[in-house]
Amino acid sequence: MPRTFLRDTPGDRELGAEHAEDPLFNRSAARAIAVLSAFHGIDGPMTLSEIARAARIDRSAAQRLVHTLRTLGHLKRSEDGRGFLPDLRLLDHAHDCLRLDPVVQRATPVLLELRRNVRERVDLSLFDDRRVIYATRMQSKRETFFATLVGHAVPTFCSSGGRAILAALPEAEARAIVERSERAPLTPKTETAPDVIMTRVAEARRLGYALVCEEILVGEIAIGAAIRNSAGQPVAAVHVAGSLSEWTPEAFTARIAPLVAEAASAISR
Amino acid sequence: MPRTFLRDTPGDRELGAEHAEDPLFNRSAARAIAVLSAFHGIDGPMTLSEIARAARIDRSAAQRLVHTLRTLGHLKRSEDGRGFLPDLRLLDHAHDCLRLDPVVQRATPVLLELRRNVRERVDLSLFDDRRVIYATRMQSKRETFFATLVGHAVPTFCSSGGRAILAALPEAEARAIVERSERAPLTPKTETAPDVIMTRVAEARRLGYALVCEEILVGEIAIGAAIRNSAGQPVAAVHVAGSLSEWTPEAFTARIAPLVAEAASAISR
DNA sequence: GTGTATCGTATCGCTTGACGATACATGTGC
DNA sequence: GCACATGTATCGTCAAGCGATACGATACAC
Repeated sequence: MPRTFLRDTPGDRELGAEHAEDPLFNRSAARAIAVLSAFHGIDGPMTLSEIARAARIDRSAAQRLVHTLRTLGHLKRSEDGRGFLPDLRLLDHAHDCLRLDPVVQRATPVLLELRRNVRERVDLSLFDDRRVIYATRMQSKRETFFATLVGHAVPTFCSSGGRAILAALPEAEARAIVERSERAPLTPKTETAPDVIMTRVAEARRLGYALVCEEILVGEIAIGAAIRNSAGQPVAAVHVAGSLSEWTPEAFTARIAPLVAEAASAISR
Repeated sequence: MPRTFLRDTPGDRELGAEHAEDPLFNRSAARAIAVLSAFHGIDGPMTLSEIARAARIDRSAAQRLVHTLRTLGHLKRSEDGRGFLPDLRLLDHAHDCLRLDPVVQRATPVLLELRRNVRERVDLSLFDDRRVIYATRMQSKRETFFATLVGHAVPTFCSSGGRAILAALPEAEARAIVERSERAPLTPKTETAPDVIMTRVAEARRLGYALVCEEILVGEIAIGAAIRNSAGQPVAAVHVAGSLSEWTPEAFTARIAPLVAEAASAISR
């Protein structure tokens, strides 16, 4: 399940070339991060050479950085001895990121309450330009696949939370995000035409929530609403996802939409 | 809720002093990681000076590293303008860490199935010496507090999963971990005496699962079982947690223990 | 007001530590 | 057997990270 389309693809130039004139830029630090980022979109252990290529450094640098990151518990050898994998200490940073995020802090109790009312999947996702990242996930009975992981990202333009966020942005800004997205269809129903997407966004703006059917996953219906910061800008979204085998869109909307909108506004400030 | 007792507290020496003789060690990379790690156990934004102190570098180095990490999306300014916070890109690394972990890969479908049967909280935690780290969490109806975050860590010696893991280790190794743990009581019922803990561990070894009551959280009962790798070593644990207001220990054990043990063995290899 | 803390940012020589080429032991697959 | 991977180890060079210092804001004390 390659997700590379969701990430900025660095140019072909050497790492940090664009920072050549920045006197505060620390190249080694950036290289270390590049090594960790080498695993994005990859589906197994990576060898030194692969890491070097992905991070755009030479094998020697990769060797040194991998060694360093290994002693720090951020990388480990794969169990079968072939290549390297991310290690547990990385989870500590993610944990800091989540627990220190004021939105996550405020959202958690509200989401737990919401989860108690609707017995469907409840998620919080954080806005990151062309994508939204799942920060907390609360499963329903169902769920088959393993997209249940925290840190998973989906495109802003076709997710319910993303559409709700776009609706809360100035029109021009929202359109810019849609247009610079890759818009590769994830299902046959994924809407990829910017004009149509913007129509849906306008509708979401009118309603106060976004309804999305099967644009990310076949058989899934989702409703999302934006969470705003004190300046009124959207920074995250609550969404609830259900199965079309159990819900008609009308029934789902009638039951879920008010609760999602209320939760989002309770978290906003 | 300070969790510092769970982490290695670096000495007072300058960072990397112990690596002085290591020709492969990259100091800048380590410093960058130290800056990110400065947020462990802290409960709000950090200023440059605070980061510098926590990472044992001077303010100039902190300035450069924060600047670099900021341009890479790993740090951001706090919304109120006072200090810095971890930023979203950190979640990408955690996501890689989880999705590439073979144990997590194998565990997820089993845990979802388990969650469907027992309507209580189901967690997977990964073994990291004196602590275990929650990798995936599946909530129950209840849940009040916000310890629901991925990346959260609890001491090995007093968690159900941790005890099950200790039981799967050689006796001496298990005892060593218990003895080098801090063993600060988390509740009045937390058992801190190594000998008593080892008795419980022996019992867990006999039963094939570990039962723990209120040693981490008042009112909580949990049963954990160890997951082993191909070499037979414990690397993770499944656990199910319920409320003592709804279960007697006997009923909980009778209903849950077989399912947890079965799930753990299905994931092991 | 004024003084004194911080805060984050900017600049600049010095020299140390990261750099990359190279060599090596080992293992895997034609 | 050869060819080509893998991860690891060594070493001289010089750029890049270092840390001291200065700066404009902002906040709080009195």
